[in-house]
Amino acid sequence: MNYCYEYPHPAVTTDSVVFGFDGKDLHILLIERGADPFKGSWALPGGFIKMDETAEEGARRELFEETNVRDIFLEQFHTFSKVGRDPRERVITIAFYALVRKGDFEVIAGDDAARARWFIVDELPPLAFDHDEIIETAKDAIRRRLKLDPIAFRLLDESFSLPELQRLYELISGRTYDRRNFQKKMLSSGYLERVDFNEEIKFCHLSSLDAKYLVEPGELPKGALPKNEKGSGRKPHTFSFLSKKFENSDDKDKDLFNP
Amino acid sequence: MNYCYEYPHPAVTTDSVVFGFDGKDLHILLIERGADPFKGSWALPGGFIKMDETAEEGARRELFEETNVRDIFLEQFHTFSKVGRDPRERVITIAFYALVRKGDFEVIAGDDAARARWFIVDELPPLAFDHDEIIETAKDAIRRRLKLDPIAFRLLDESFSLPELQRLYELISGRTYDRRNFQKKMLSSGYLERVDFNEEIKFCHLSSLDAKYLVEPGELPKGALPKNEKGSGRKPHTFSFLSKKFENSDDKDKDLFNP
DNA sequence: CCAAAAGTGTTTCCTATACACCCATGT
DNA sequence: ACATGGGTGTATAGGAAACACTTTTGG
Repeated sequence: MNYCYEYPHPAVTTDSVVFGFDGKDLHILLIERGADPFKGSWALPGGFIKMDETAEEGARRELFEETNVRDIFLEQFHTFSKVGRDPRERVITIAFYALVRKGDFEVIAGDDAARARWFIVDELPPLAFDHDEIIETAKDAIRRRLKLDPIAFRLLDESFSLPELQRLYELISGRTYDRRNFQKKMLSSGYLERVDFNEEIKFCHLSSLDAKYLVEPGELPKGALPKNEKGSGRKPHTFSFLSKKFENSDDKDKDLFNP
Repeated sequence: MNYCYEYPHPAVTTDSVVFGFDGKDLHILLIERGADPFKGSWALPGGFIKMDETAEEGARRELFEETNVRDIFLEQFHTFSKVGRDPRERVITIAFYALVRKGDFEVIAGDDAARARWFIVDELPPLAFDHDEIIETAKDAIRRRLKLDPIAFRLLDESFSLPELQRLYELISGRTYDRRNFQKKMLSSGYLERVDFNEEIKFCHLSSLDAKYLVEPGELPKGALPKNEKGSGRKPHTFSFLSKKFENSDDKDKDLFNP
């Protein structure tokens, strides 16, 4: 007990709600706690902040230590300060959400996480502390944020299909959209570029171009050729988001999709 | 130094950015610090959180102790955790914004505030700590929030004129609106009710109603008969916001004014 | 050939925007 | 009378919503 203060101090932790999308479902990254309290329960990755790091740095560090996930978009959304949140002592938690492409990471449990894995957002196990409340607040936060910014693209591969994008919007916003109107609005925003590798390959084949112009199988960006789930249906076209064009534009405070 | 921990703990404080509107200008409530560090500097009201209160309770308590302002709408918007924010020790600050009618309060400096008074938002004095950054972040937060919720009404008297409302929207959003289009959109929302006391009194007068139906001077709600600033111009009509109708409606996630 | 999913275009309606004149008030 | 500020309506254009059929693919 070497750290003494004139007045009582709460402990300060960070927790991260990492949302991951795989083209089909929205997931949240959880760890199984390897130590008491709530040993054996699933929980959000996070932990005590160090004295020489900001909250965001702490959240990044803990996330990497516990789950091997790093270099991601992280955004603070709320600080939880209810008395009695943690049975050990007064703990105040600064919470972040992250939006990632699920396939980009190899999740490895580390530090005092016994396990770490993705759960589909509405199939979560019972959670430690008030982490269910933190997750609900995070879902509200990204839903609200989605109305103002094109954050959905952080959850998608570099190339993606419009049905994928629409499904993601519907999962986050909790409503449905008309396919045609959705596509029209998205395409008319001017920030989507068609990158149809299907067509490229067909073109190369038909015109008998030199083999050096053909795309190597390994070079295909993930998601460029999405496989259909149930063995049927037409192949969708693929697009990428022109993030540079968006950032250099003054449309940043215009809604991209807010129907 | 009676409070000892196994690991170092940061101190946790709250700060409140209280916005007040008087029908003409947007103000922020500041205190002059009566103790070091930054003794004599102007700063946001706030202070150390107690171990048995939530952050919001702490913010309310400090605000009342230091400025005599209480019973207000308070909303957490960001937590500031940069290392070195406070020269004394590691301090993490949970920040809130509040929206009030400036005239509703008698501001009295208390606790360790030497003085307390309102400043027009873009005529602020130099501030202690990183409070300028906190205020900028608060302004961003209410600007963003205004796009999704009718929070402006928390800054207005129970009855107000459309020019007042428009001026407030313009001050917060940092842009201008066409008067006619603004009024049309606001009125078509269905959440404004005309409460024109000018007309009421005229009606009573003309129809010679019994004196008991006449409104006593002292009973007139503040702002019901706004005085024009420079001694000229037509008297505006006054309205009130039907907050109950709004809350019972499902329009809550629809934009009220987001042009 | 059938089922499942994706592509595509048109019409209607509503909302956003732009715009100008008259009216009430106080000096 | 005049200056200041507030009230009001209309016309146009652009975006949102509603809506059905065809094409591709895998089984």
